[in-house]
Amino acid sequence: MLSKKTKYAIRALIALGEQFGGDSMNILSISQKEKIPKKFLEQILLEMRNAGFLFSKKGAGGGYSLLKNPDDINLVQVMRLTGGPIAQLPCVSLNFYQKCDECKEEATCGIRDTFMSVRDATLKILSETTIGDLIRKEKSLVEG
Amino acid sequence: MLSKKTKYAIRALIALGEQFGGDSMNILSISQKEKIPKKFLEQILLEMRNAGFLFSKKGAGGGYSLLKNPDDINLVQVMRLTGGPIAQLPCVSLNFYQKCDECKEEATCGIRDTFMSVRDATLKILSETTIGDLIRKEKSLVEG
DNA sequence: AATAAAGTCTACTAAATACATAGACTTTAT
DNA sequence: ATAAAGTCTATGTATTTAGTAGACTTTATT
Repeated sequence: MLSKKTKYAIRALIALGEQFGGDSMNILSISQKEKIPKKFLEQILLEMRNAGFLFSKKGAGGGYSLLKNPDDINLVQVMRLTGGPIAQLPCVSLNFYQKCDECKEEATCGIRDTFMSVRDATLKILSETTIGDLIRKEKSLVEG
Repeated sequence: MLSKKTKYAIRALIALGEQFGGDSMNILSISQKEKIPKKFLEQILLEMRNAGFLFSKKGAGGGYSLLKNPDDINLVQVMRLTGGPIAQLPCVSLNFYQKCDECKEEATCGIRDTFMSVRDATLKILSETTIGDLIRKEKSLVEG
């Protein structure tokens, strides 16, 4: 399951992406536009800022803006940052590997193979989808 | 993430599938062979029995056996039974649909589209993989 | 200089879910 | 009669996820 945190992160990036090159947005505006609890969003934005995705400015008139082009941020990056592993099995995760503790012998586990394929298929789709794509997609869906 | 419950269910089906057409297995044997907590496994087997996958016999000499051919049980069936949705977003699940509660307008959500594709790719792989496939895969991995 | 608007940071709490255990009950072979 | 096995429901525990609180810092404006 995609966590709410990750969904919120993606939605916030969409909101900021729509303003890319223009004005910054403050936390309150984003939280209202995307219906995200403000204090929770605060943490998420901070995390993305610390990871180098966002620029922030304190003080009156401050706010957040996107540092990268929305077309250069894909969903794999966002998910890894806020939600952890993309793989459905820890023993198959590229960035968050962990041995399955009930696994007798990893090399002979048939479940692993299958979930490697699932991981690869998922990774392909998510790495090919950018925040820019989502913005354009939503625009076209709204316009019909 | 694949829950332990679902992993246990798959492993139990593999163990039973290896005996398909032959002797039944009791809970203790399965739990020892697959390193699954016995009481937890009990519940899982019961669930699969009630869903028509397994045959059980009480009393001395009793145990469980597979009702279906291992080649006719795929991972989608198992996951839906023990683990719930395959989709990573509730609003995209075929069998466990739920509205995302922070979603303003489902029809214009760009995230949905992407996760429909992920769901479809996952579904394809998991529906094409059977317990029989896993048994053969493991046999070939053991033999090298 | 004072004030208010904004982000920063850490800690805490609450709710949900996942994992597991307990125990009394039923059935069946010996 | 007994022991071996599955059945069923309830309960407990640990982890994770989601959300809240509050004190602190920075900056624009007056």
